[in-house]
Amino acid sequence: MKLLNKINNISFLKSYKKGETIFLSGNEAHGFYYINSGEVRAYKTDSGGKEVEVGRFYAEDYFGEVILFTANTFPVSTETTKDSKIVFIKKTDVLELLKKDAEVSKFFIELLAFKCEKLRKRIETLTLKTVRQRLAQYLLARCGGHNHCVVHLEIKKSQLAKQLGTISETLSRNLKSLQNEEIIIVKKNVIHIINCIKLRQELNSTLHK
Amino acid sequence: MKLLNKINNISFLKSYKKGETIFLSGNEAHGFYYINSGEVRAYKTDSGGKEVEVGRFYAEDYFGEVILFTANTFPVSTETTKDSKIVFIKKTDVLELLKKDAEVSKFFIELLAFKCEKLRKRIETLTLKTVRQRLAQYLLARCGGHNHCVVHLEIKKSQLAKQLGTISETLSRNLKSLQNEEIIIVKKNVIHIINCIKLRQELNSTLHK
DNA sequence: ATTTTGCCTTGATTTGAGTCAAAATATGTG
DNA sequence: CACATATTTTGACTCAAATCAAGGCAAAAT
Repeated sequence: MKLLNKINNISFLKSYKKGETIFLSGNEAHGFYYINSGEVRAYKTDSGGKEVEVGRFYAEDYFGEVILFTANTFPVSTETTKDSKIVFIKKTDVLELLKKDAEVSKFFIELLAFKCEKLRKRIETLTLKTVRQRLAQYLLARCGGHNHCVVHLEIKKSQLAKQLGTISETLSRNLKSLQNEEIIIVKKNVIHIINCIKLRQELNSTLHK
Repeated sequence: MKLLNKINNISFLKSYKKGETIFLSGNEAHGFYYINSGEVRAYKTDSGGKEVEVGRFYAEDYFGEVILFTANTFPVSTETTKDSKIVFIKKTDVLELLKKDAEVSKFFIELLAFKCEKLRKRIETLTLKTVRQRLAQYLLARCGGHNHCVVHLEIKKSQLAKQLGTISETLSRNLKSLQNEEIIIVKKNVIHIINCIKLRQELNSTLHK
C-alpha cells in the first residue's frame, strides 16, 4: 500500500543498515513505520531466549501501526534484514489528522483490515502445514505456478528457516528430500522447480498433523 | 466491546443451537456478526479434511468484520459451540453509516486494531509453546495466578484440545503428566492448580522448540 | 597461500505429538 | 434402571522435527 500523501507531511525518513534494531518489545511507541525500501522482520523473544518470527515486511508495507489504537508500547521487536530506508510517522500527528479527515480514517481501516488478513494467513500457514509444506508454499508463491521456473533466494537460508518457523538444519533436509524426489534442483541460492505439479500436490497432502 | 448504538438500528438478532454453522469459508459475505450470548469458533478446513482453529469468540465479541473492508467472501468457517444469540449487521448499511459518521470510523479502527492484537497473540501461542506450555498458559490465564486455585472447564475437553491446537489424546496425556508432577489435580471438568509457581515456570522453560 | 569466519550440510539421537485401536468412563434416553 | 451413545483415557506405534555435534565449503582477511 502506497504511503498516503497526507501523511507524507508529518513523516521522517531514516536509513538503516542491515541487522539494525528499529525497536524492541516493550519500547514506548511514539509512532509507526513505512518501508520505502529494504526488509524488516518482527519477532518476539521469550524468557528462555528463543524467538518466534511474527511477521516480515517489505517495501510499501507499514508496521507498528496497531499501536496507534491499542497499547502504548510495542508488543514485538523489529530489525532490518537488509539495508533499508524507513519512514517514521509520529503518533500524535496522525491522531490529530484522523480527527479532521475522513479519508485518513478510511485509509487506516483498510490498512488494519489488510493486516488482519495477513495475520490470519500466517496462523493458517503455521498450524496447517509441515515444514515441507510451508517450504512448498513459499516456493510456489515465488514461481507463479509455472513449470520449470527458477526461484532466487534473496535471503540467507538460515533467515528463510526462521520465516518458515523452523531451523536451518530442518530446512536443509527438506530441500534435499525435495531434490531427491526430483521435484526441485538446488544450486546454492538458486532453486529450480522442475515438477511444479508434484510440488503443488504437497500442499494438499493429508500426511501431516 | 459493546455493540455500538448506531449500529443497533441496522442489525438483526438470531438464535443458534449449539453446533450450528453460521457461515462457511468461501460463502459470500453480506455482513458481519456480534455475539450477544454464547460462543463461536472460527476454523478452516484444508483439502485433506484437517481443520485448524483460527479463533474463538465470546459474548460481546465481533466476528467477520474484516470482510467489510477486504474480500467479499469469508476466509474461514464459523460454528457455534454453545447455544447462542447472534446479531447480524448488514454490510451495505454499515458502509453507508461509515461515510457519514466519524464516530463509526473510530469504532471500526479500534475494533480492527484489537483484532490484530488478538491474532498476533494467537501466533505467539501457536509457535512459541508446546502443548504442555499452551495448556499451562490457558490454565494460568483462568486462575489469575493465585496458588491453590480452581479452574472449571466450561467446555468439553475435546473442544479445549482444538483451542490449544492439538487433539484430545494429547491433551489428556498432558493433563495427566501435570497431575503426576503434582502441579495440578484433575477432577472431571474441574482442575485444581496446586503449584502455581511450577506451572508458571513451564511457560519460561527453554526445553522446547 | 593460509587462516579465519560465517554459513550450510550431514549424521546420530531424542522427543513431542499425531494415529489407530481398544478400553473405560460419563451422559443421555426411553 | 438399563441401554445406547458420546467422551475421555490408555497403550502401542510412527513420524516430523528439534537438538547436539562434526564436518565441509567458500568468501574475506591476514
